[in-house]
Amino acid sequence: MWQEMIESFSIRWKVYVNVYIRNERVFKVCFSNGPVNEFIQSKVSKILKKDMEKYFEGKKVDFVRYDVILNKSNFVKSVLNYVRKIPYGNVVTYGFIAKILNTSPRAVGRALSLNPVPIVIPCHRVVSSNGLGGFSQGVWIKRELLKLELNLN
DNA sequence: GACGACTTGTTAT
DNA sequence: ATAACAAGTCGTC
Repeated sequence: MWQEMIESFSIRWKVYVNVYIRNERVFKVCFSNGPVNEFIQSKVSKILKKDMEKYFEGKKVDFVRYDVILNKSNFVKSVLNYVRKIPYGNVVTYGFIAKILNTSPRAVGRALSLNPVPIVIPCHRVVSSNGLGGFSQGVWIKRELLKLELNLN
């Protein structure tokens, strides 16, 4: 009973945004931010849309201010929360994160593949030591995102 | 350097 | 229980 109340409260509300690359719908981003309130909701989705547009124009956008609810295991949460802090334009390896969190690179990749909100949690900034690594929506998207952030053609 | 086998922590079934 | 992975390391050639 108590647990049920906590859960229904923590679901709050969600904002969905479709992300397009080359006129192709690539994935859906889901956000949440604060308690149920339609006024705030519409306002936040507008801000989010603006942020996304800015991001795809190649401008630096800080998504840390969005509060993402993660319905995941503690391990996945800790990986995702670490990845959130990687600044725009920076790149780290799976092994690097594994060392910090005292786990294995493979486990890090596994956790990253469960990322519900690409871009907002910038999992594309995590690469393998010898190459790009993977990306659940396709590695070419990861390449595009990094090109965008690193200002390569 | 390129390739392969072995290690690895976590999730999914 | 065990298979499946968005990886890394060390060995051989």
